[in-house]
Amino acid sequence: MNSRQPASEQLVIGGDIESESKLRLGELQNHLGYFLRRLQVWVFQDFIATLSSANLRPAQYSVLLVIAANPGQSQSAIGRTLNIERARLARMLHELEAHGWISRRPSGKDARSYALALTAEGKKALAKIVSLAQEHEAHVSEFVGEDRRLKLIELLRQFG
Amino acid sequence: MNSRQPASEQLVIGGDIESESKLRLGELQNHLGYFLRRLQVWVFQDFIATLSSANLRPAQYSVLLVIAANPGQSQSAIGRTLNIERARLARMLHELEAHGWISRRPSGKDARSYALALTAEGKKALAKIVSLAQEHEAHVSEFVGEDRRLKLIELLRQFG
DNA sequence: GAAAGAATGTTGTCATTGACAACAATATTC
DNA sequence: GAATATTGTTGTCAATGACAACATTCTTTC
Repeated sequence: MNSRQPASEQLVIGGDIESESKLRLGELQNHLGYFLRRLQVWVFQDFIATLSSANLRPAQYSVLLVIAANPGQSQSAIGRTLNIERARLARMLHELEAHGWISRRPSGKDARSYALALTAEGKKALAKIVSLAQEHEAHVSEFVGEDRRLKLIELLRQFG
Repeated sequence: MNSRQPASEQLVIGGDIESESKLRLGELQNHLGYFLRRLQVWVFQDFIATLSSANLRPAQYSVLLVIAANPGQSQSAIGRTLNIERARLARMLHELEAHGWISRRPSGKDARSYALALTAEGKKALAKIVSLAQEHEAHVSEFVGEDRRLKLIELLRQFG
């Protein structure tokens, strides 16, 4: 897709800040949702670009991390945590399993559900993925400013 | 106040709608994108629900507002401002035109483009829509806290 | 001022996503 | 034990983002 560019031009990825004249936003200025969405799109696009070699989307990344932090849990528990609908999560997990990154063993306690965990291969892959994700987060810090990034996380963390 | 609990033992992060047990987030805690996305989804869902009687999605709302604030502008100018791809915007505008809310008259200056504006009917509809959107924003304020909402807008406004 | 290139708006198509319904198997509740 | 709920699965639909191709109309370059 879009090949890598020098760092100085990378800001154009999602936000496109100063390139051309933008119009007045009117009432939109008063809506938190608009600003949230705007930055979120930029961040996700950078995530996808930075992790393009791993071919991993943000939702998949979040699932891998939550499985890693909570081995043995069921699909429904993962879905509840990340607000992913169970049908969608089922399909996503099938992909991750096909990649050889997660295992789904029958749960001892509930015969309907599986105990999810990373495979050895999954852990190895995740190590590289996390390092790419940290690189992405450094881009975010560069774009937003580290102080502002921390303030935002603190403000946003508090509601689930 | 950020040290409510040890870094590793982070459990229930505030109630979503039904506070079921949620798992640990692991590395995800360090990613601004995750938190941005989480709140943005909540906000957009409330927007859609609150404006369900108008049957208007956030993107359409933003287009109406920017047209209202900049009458006579072209599709490409609107799209540039809101980061909406021109193919997608074209289809959206056809819908809004079919609703009778916007007019597209040939631009005097450039025969390729249209001068967009709200119709009288569109302005009337927008008045009601804006009042619903303010109701939505009040929900956001209630959920997030008005102080935090203002802080967030101020922090987020600066890039875009 | 003609040719080459860029921009505008349009339509077609594809992949991803979110939402919801139906289903089989198993748990839970009464 | 019967009714009900939950878990995971598959099917389907609508909305979205992305991209390519196209006709029309500027704009640039020579």
